[in-house]
Amino acid sequence: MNEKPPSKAPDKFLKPYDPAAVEGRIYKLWQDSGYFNPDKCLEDGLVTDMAKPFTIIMPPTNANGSLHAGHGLVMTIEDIMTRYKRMRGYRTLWLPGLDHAGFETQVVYEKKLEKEGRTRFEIEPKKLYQEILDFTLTNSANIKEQIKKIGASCDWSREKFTLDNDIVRTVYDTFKRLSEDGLLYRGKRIVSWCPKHQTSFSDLEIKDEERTEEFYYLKYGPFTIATSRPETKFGDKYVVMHPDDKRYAEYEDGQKISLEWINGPITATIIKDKAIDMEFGTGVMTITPWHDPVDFEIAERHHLDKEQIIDERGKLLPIAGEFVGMNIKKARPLIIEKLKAKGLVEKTDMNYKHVVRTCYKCGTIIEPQIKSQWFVHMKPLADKALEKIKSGEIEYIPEHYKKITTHWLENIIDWNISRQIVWGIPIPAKICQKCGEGFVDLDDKLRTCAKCGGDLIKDNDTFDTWFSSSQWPFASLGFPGSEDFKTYYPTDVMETAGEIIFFWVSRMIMLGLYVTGKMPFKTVYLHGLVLDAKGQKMSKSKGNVIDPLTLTAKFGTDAFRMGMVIGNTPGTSLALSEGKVSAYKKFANKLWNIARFIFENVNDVDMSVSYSANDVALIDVRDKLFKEITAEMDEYKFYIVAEKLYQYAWHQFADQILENSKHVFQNESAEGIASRKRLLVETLDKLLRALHPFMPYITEEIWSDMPVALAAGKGKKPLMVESWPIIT
RNA sequence: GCGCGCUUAGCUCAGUUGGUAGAGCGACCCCUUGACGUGGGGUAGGCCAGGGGUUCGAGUCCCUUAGCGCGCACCA
Repeated sequence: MNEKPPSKAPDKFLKPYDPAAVEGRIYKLWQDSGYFNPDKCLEDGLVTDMAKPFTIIMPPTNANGSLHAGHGLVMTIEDIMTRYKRMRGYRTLWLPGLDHAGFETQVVYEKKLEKEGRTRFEIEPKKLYQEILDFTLTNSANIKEQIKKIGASCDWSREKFTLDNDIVRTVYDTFKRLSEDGLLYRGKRIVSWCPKHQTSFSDLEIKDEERTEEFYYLKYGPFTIATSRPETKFGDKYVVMHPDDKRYAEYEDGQKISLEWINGPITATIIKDKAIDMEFGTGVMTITPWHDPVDFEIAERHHLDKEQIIDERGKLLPIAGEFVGMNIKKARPLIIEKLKAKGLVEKTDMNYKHVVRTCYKCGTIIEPQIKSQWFVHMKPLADKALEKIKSGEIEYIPEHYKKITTHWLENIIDWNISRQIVWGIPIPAKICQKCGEGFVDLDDKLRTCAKCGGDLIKDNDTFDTWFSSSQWPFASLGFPGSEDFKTYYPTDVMETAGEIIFFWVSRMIMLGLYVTGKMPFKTVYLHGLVLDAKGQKMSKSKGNVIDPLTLTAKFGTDAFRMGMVIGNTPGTSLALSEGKVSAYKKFANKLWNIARFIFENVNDVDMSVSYSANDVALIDVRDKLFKEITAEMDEYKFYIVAEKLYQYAWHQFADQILENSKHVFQNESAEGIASRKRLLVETLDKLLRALHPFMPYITEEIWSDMPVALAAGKGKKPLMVESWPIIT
């Protein structure tokens, strides 16, 4: 037996692939090259100024958060898109951003305050804002490092934060423009109020919960009314029924009746309104306009009085008489007790199932309240968006999100954009102390109310964080005047979670169209949830949260990325397990050893030799594959491409071609050997290129270790900016 | 109630414009220590949820039933 010849592969190839020894160094190499920035690519002649731009705006990440599996997915998919397009010669920009995440962050900070024995209500707003800002900025370095860890090739020189001055300015301009166009109004309207968080919400921030509760049938004069909320009934002085209801034909609209109620005799007025469902309950109800949206609408229609019964903290007001100051939850049974004593409770249904609206964050029952808030009149914006969507100006992946979106847009309601929290962009407006009217005032000029002459004070509310983030695609690019905006807008792909199709994506479309006149992006790519190995939603309380950084540390980032993309079709959720990721670590090692085999066995190569008949057949198979995957990359079918490359590299290239090469090198003619060497080197070259968007670290590492004799003038620039294996 | 999906091998899922069912993981069997912290070869036979229809032909189009999931709107 001959002794093994000395290896020509670098020593590190004698050991398994070690991601920890590679990733930090490679990311630095990329960053130092400057090629995450398309301007630098242009400057160095890697793309021409004729090159088409390709732009992705990263969904701004919560600056205060840490990377979870969902982020891992975003970063992986967007990086694949970005690296692919960069290799295809596009002027590629992936713009990273951080989000102040208004309410979310404030809630986190409130918990911190709570631990310190403080509450936000005792801190002066400006000081509180500064505290949260410091807190957020301190933590933001963390999330950025984590994004880098996933290998994100985004242009950090263009990083934006949602509270940057220029962003805020853009948001203000939009606010003003909405006002000028009559699309903004300040209205005393019923809003969804969280008694714990002391702020209003949009309809999207409310979670419905089905509950079984008591349903009381109460005697209200000659009528019986049904309610699940007796604690709101103190002020009820209108009794409503359907105008066509024969049972109550004897009563007339506007008729007054006297009756005994919770705290004594009252006079009630009869109202006839078609909003009443004759089939439900007794077909009669009393209304509480201040605390119920339907009742509010009825009161508006008939110009009825509205009285507040429950305060902002969920406690009863003086109208409740002896129950004043009492928490509504506590008051309910006591009120029923009193009603029973007065003989006003006819019956109680103990198994009444209905839906209660709760705060998505704390689960507290939402207490509707009438408040003066800023609303955006959405119908015109939605109509414009619908027109463009229906005419096919935007592509949805998966396609059915288009239907979901149009359905939502067709039924859109006005958007409450003011929040009673300090952590956010202050609303640039003044409020009249006398009449409550609001005025947009960007430059702090207004002093007196144009309507009633009263004094104006600063509006203390902030914008719903989604109002500013809905402007992100153009705001982050420096709308309106910047070169970047001209070059990169409209952007190409908006890749984000299907969960926020309404919150964010649809609103970006509406505001993008409204402000710039153009669709903010050409394609919407929506991914699903990342679930645990058993297919369950990850949650802290269940303790099944998988930390992406634990996985990257254990198996390497490339393996993690493969685990994220393979088997992950758009819009469907992905079950993530250690086993899956570990399988791709093996694959990384396989690639490593493919390289080692070639480096050890091919000392030199002549890239101009003709191929043997046998190798031509192998090349046909290979090149057919590359043609297929290129088409699939263009269709965003990354899950297929990754799997095909895995399959080819392992079971074709390694199992068949490399194994067979051992015989070729021993038994065939010099021509045959030369042909095979060329095949090996060329295929490795193509494979590294094709795998690079998926597994950037190991491919870059192998690329940089390619022996000079095989590199043929390559290797001067990073693989990251080399070309995709075929040009179609 | 309205809307949107899903139901394919034990598990996770692919199946593009309709043409005699695929991958990964797992399982099982055999082999192997000079590219590989193992690897190679092989096996496993799923009425493509049920029913109906269109078609020469349907997992792939249409209708329908059932189960599951999600979204929206809600009746006091």
